[in-house]
Amino acid sequence: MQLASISKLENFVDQEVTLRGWLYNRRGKGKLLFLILRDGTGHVQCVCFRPDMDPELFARLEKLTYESSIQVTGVVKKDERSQGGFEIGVKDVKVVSEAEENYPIAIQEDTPNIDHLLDNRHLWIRSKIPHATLRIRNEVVQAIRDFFYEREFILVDSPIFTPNACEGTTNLFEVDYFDEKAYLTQSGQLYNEATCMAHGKTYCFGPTFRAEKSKTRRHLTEFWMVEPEMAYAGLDDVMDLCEDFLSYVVERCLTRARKWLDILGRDVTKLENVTKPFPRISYADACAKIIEKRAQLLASGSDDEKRIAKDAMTEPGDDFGAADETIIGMIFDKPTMVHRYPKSIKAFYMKADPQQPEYALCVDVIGPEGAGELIGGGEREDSLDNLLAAIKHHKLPEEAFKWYLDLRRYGSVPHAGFGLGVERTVGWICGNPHVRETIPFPRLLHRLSP
RNA sequence: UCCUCGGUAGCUCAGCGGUAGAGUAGGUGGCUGUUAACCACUUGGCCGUAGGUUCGAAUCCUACCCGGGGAGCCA
Repeated sequence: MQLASISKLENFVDQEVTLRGWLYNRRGKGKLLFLILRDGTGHVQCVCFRPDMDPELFARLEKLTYESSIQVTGVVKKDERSQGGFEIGVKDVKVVSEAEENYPIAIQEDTPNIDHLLDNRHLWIRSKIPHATLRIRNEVVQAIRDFFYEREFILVDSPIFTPNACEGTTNLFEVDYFDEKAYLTQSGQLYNEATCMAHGKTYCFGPTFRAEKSKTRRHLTEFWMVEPEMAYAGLDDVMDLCEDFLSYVVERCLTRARKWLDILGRDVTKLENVTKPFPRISYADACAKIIEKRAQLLASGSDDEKRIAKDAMTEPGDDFGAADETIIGMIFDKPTMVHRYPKSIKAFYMKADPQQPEYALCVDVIGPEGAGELIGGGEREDSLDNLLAAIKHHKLPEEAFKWYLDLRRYGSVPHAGFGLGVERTVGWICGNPHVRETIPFPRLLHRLSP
């Protein structure tokens, strides 16, 4: 018995192989029976011809339920009539486990009921679109690790249980830690600042938690973030890294995961366009462009565009909302690096621009096609005195930051880094606006299971 | 928390005061090249929950429950 996988059938033409998988679909045509088998690596049509087979087995296969696990033995044939170009001339089928009737997920391309699909996420991930999406996630994650490994960043993961709010801004999940209060991490950044002083260039890569009651297509309560941090680096170094990093990840998906992009129906020309350099624009200039575009959309845009424009900013000062990011995405067709936001709207550890102290040395990378904010980062405050003042100004408990302040006491250097949201990145690359489909088992405001 | 849309067959939906419908899945039969196969017949329902209006409610009203989309906040 020669085992094979569906993705490698071209190596077995005219040979007898055994495939192990699940029945995805079934079509009968008189003495012919077509079984569509999936094995995790792909789908293939297996052709059963009644006169050539055991009558009892043929009769059983004609009624075999969807998702029954089966082991198919037959000869690999090149055949243009078959999707994928290959099919199996079936000699024998072993039914490993016959599935129950009423498999909850229908094979249809109609508008799905997302609630039902998410309730059955444990089964839905078998279907083609979610399956391909998770293959893209796999490629993105592998590309991230390879990118940082090749550039000699050291993976030093940060803790998930933390004693206090890192930035004091967002709502955290509170857990009981042996009669002490602990919180699930919302960012590994402060710890990265410590590890990069030990290793030079580090990154952490793990889950992150936000207890915000956000109910939008861009939010999860549990999501994955990759956060690099570099000692002896500034804002420009971070922007260079963002460019190198995002273009590398996209390129990897194009070269090594194109099959899955095709299944998703992704317009790859949009991704092929993601090459260095990316536009770099200051917050102040970006605001001016948004306000200008807003007026133009209100005057002569479509109804959809008018609706977006209405929500966009009318004067600089605030952080960007969803509409502002969408408009940035309309103006530029590449990920766009918006730098130097007002210091007042950014976290306490952001360093002020010496040239214009009311702005921070920070950057957000806003993805095209409505992907939203993919990256947030910047240069960190490295002066002990300034940091103490910022902690006081933000009314944060100084005691909790004692170890963090030590980093400025013992060999402080300019340093910078960023955080990238993995699900938003995967969603953008897949052309799927909803982050909930880019993680195997999404955790959402109203969803904790399966 | 706010705005908005929705809950009818296993699944996707129509019906919007007068006997509960279609497609698909399931069942029975037919077909040697199907691609979401097709053709014929067929099983399948506490119309989200609780009140109310009415001779009569899936349909109208009220409350509640559950969810989707969006806002704020953020990656």
